[in-house]
Amino acid sequence: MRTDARRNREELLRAARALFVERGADVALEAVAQRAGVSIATLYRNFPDRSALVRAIVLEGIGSMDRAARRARDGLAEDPAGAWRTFVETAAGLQAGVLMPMLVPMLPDLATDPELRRARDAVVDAVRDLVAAAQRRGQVRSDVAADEILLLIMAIARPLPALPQEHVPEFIDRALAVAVAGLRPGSGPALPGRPVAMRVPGEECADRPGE
Amino acid sequence: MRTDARRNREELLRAARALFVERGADVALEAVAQRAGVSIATLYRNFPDRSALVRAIVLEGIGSMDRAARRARDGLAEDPAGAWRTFVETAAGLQAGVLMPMLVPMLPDLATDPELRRARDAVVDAVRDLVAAAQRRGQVRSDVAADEILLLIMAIARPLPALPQEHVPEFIDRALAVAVAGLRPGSGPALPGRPVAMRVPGEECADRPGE
Amino acid sequence: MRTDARRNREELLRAARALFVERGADVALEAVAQRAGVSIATLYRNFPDRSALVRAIVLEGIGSMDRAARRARDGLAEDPAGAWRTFVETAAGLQAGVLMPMLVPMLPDLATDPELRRARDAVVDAVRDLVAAAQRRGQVRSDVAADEILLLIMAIARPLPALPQEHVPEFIDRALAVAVAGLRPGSGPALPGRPVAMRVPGEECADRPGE
Amino acid sequence: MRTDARRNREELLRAARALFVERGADVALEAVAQRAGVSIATLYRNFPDRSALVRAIVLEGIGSMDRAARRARDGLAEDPAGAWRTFVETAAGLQAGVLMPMLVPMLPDLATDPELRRARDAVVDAVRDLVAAAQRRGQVRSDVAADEILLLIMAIARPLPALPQEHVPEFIDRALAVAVAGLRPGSGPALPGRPVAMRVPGEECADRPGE
DNA sequence: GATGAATGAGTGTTCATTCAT
DNA sequence: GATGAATGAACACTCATTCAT
Repeated sequence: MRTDARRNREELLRAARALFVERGADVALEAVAQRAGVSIATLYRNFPDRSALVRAIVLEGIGSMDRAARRARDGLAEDPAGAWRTFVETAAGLQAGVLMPMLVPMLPDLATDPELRRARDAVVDAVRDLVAAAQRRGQVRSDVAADEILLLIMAIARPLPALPQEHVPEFIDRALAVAVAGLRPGSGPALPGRPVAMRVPGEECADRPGE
Repeated sequence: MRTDARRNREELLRAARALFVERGADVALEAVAQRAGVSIATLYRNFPDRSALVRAIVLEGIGSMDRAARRARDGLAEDPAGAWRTFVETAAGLQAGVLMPMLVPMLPDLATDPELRRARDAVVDAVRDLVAAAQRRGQVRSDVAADEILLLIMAIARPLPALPQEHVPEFIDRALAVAVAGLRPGSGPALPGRPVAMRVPGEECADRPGE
Repeated sequence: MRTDARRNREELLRAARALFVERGADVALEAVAQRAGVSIATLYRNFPDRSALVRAIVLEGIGSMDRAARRARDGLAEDPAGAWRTFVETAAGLQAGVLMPMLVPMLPDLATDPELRRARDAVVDAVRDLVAAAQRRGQVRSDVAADEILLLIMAIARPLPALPQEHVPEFIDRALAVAVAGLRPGSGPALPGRPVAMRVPGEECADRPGE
Repeated sequence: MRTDARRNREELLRAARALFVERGADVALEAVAQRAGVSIATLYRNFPDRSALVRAIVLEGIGSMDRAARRARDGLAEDPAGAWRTFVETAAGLQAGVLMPMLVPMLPDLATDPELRRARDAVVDAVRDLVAAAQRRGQVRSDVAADEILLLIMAIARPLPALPQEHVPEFIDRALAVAVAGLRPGSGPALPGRPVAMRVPGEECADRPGE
């Protein structure tokens, strides 16, 4: 029975991740359960709340992104261009990476979640480390901040309704190549304005009144 | 009272545009009405349908984008870099331009609307013209398609939940600068794969089943 | 101006009568105004209330039925069968006759209306007179009450959704012929039970709770 | 809990049938749910649509009418008058039989439903058989069509607002007795015009524009 | 542990009625 | 006197969530 239960949980996560990406974060939970092949009540047994489901997905995604950043930083010494490029692609490929910023601010309850907080701080640190190293190695222009790179990756990797599903991966590849080129030192004039930072969940949630 | 009515209509459009951008095209219409300072029934008097509201916004946006593309093409002779950069920024600044592809495929009723169809074809042609001219003038690498540039602009200009509202314009400026740099000829290795085209509304709507 | 106003009132009544018959007594008042070629506000100037509109139609119909009953009674001496048959057909032809029972119980406010009360009493008396005379003349079996005859006519003349519009008059003619035949003295065994009376508006309205 | 659910479904059907008869097919579904003692959402769980509810009632009713017609035809040999009279009364007593023609043309979705179509064709055939047999046995005049008899029964059995609820059964009995008498061979002069047919659902729905 | 069923609260949409011009 | 516009309240339908089995 333990095995079945674990399988259910996995299926639910997989289904939720896919549907969140495909149809946005407000899919009917019933649709998630159906895609996972279980009843809606089973979903609720595993995740007492929509929040809980989102939380699990976000944690997973943060973990993967964290590992990718550390791996890339360690690889920079041997193959700077390759390691950097690989990181960008891996980050974009992580649906969870895409989902994280989409989902986190949506859920005020999660803002105070200490585990989430810790994981988030870790991944942000890891990416900052990596970007700093990449800048030292000449892969990345120095007037851009780590957060901005993450934001750009996420902007590109998020699904655009105008883009047919079957072309999504190809478009993401090509757009990321443009971004990586534009992020090279000397690829253009200095960026306007000052670096921008991501929202820290739990702080500025009040600026979306009525939501 | 004719004046008041027109003001209401304007307010409704403004509110809808803002909310569609901020929260996606499925905001509660009640929220739109509230933001415009009128009752929900007044919204329905002006726009008999959610479709009608979206349609009005999309048409507006398509028109603005069309004008921007024509203006830019005419300006390329005098100041290639400036005209191109201005177009990119104007396009990104047009929330409506951003909304067009976001909204059109979302509403099957609009797919067959002939006026919308015509306006869309016109803007796509105008942008293709512009991009071809910009490529001849050396502003844009030649292995990228016009559609992809629009998609990239849209990806960047769409609000990311992880980005605090007050930093949105600054981030968009900076990310676009990166994109424009990456789009320069010679800014990096050839793009992988083949150019990607936008969805033509009314054709592939079936690939988002259940939505 | 007085002329225009009167014309508006007439048009409104005509439109309301037609639409009540065609689509039931709960048509949108806006549809009535539109059919009459005036604005909804004009309808409300003429009839402060849905009740007022119904009241006017009912009064008109009652008057016509009253005249038909008196005319028939006076004609019985000369041509009993013809006068009786003509009354039945005239009553069925009066949309007002059809509408009266449909509309009256629907409007508790009208129950206490003295003018309506008076008109109603008059028409009931006239029909009772007529039926009594017809029974004396051998046109109508004696175990049936005047109210029942009115009810039967109304039941037959009311539009049945299953009957295509274009066959309505023919069906009514044929069904009334069956009814007239069945109402002849000696056409069949005695009727079961005891005669039934129509609802007197304002008395038993409480038996349709929740409406 | 399977038991409770079935009970709910039954209650919903019972409530809907009663309310459709009493107040027409456009009652608030909320009222149906309330009468059945369940929440509106439960109604929707059982019947995804107003159509589905109507469909269930209509199918039930068609089935009962079909059985009554077959039984009556088989009984004609032994007791022609009794079997015929019993059929007429049973048909009138079947609120569902009454509802069938009332409801079907009202819902375009149902017009093309094949199961409904088949059931309808079956009952119409059965009634035509029965009427033909009754005409051969001398119970029914030969210048009337089966459809017209059904229409007449329905016209009589539908509730008239002018008739107090408690007198409805008695009135129906008496009016049907009049009708049966009028339908006897030789009960009166030939019917005017030509026989009329019921609307075949799905064909002439267009003649009620705007409804 | 898993399920089908039930529900309260929300959203889209319509309509009777009122008001400012 | 006539109108277009505005509104509150109703109704259809959906969904997150809870409960009894």
